[in-house]
Amino acid sequence: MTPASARSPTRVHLRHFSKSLPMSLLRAREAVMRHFRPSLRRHGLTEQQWRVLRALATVPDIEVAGLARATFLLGPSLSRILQDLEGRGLIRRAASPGDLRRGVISITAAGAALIETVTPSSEAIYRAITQRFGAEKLAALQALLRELEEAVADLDTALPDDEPQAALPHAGKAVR
Amino acid sequence: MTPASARSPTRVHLRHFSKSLPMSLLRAREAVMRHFRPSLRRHGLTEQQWRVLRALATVPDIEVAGLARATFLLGPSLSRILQDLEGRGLIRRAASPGDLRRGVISITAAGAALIETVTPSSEAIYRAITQRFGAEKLAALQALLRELEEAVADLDTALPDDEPQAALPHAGKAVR
DNA sequence: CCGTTTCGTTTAACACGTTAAGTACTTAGC
DNA sequence: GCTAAGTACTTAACGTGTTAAACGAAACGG
Repeated sequence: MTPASARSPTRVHLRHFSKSLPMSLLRAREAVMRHFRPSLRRHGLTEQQWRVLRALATVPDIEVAGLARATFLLGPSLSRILQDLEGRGLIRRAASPGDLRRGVISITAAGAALIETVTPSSEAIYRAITQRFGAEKLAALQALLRELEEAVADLDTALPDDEPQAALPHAGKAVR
Repeated sequence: MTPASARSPTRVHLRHFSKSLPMSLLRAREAVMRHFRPSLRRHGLTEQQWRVLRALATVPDIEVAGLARATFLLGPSLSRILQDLEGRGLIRRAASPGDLRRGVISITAAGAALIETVTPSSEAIYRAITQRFGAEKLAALQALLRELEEAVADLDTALPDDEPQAALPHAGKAVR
């Protein structure tokens, strides 16, 4: 576990920038997810596929758009995931009668069974984390995160979108 | 902005599971990053490329492994990013004399110039977020995040790794 | 020395994140 | 009804996340 580059003297601060808010959130999330991934992986599921299955387990069925919001996945990602899960027989899809554009997703018996297989270890990990960190601190953290979310959402209305800067074709060789 | 699926009655709870800690962290981070991405994108940079450049700006040079830790990127991702940035002339790489395995990375004048171009808007956004959310709350949040990170890191030693479960070849059609 | 092991980094493979464009269906206007 | 606009979802393209394997260079053991 000892870091491999404890020799070059060129590591003066670098620390200060890993304290930025996005980095802190990323690190914390990664530290948590590190514990869940192995268990999911043993059952052939990614974190996002697991989110989809869990969301589906709470309702009889749901449209794709609603599922995207519930799982916090973007449309394209969800589209790929649903194809995969459908191919494995874990979910089922049907067209909404009355609006053939809408797809209605529901979990299959196999999907529900998989959830029951994975849930125990998943919840055990969550309990261990809660206990280690403290239930009150966890609640406080969740509250702060929610407040942060709302605060920065309001920024959308405060600033126009980003900055007053004309849409100049940027000089570099591009993002796409 | 009005959600598109306010019609199907199948949206009973679903809420409860978006309150899980990983989801909260993900949502909060995404809410913050949403404000930074457009600015970076206009300059032809992704969030991760920006992390690399910023880290390089704080030291004369650094080895790849050290840079990976500083930017919280995994080796493979960093490897790809460095190839890209080198191709654009924003960074420079050399082999470490005395150990040819190690690559030593440093920023170029062009890279430094790009940083100076992007930094103002980036810091303006950060200031706006700080002001909106409150500096004290921000500090409290950062502290909690750090504690969480440490708490769950300790879990590694508490539990063996995950679970007492033999390495059975999992039945599904696999993750890979 | 020479084979083996270890180390630092890169490649490979597959899944997701992100943006833009496409497709199929529906609705509104005329 | 026929077209134009909008809506729900999918495809496409490219970059990153994640794991495993490959590769070259260094350290070690005999």
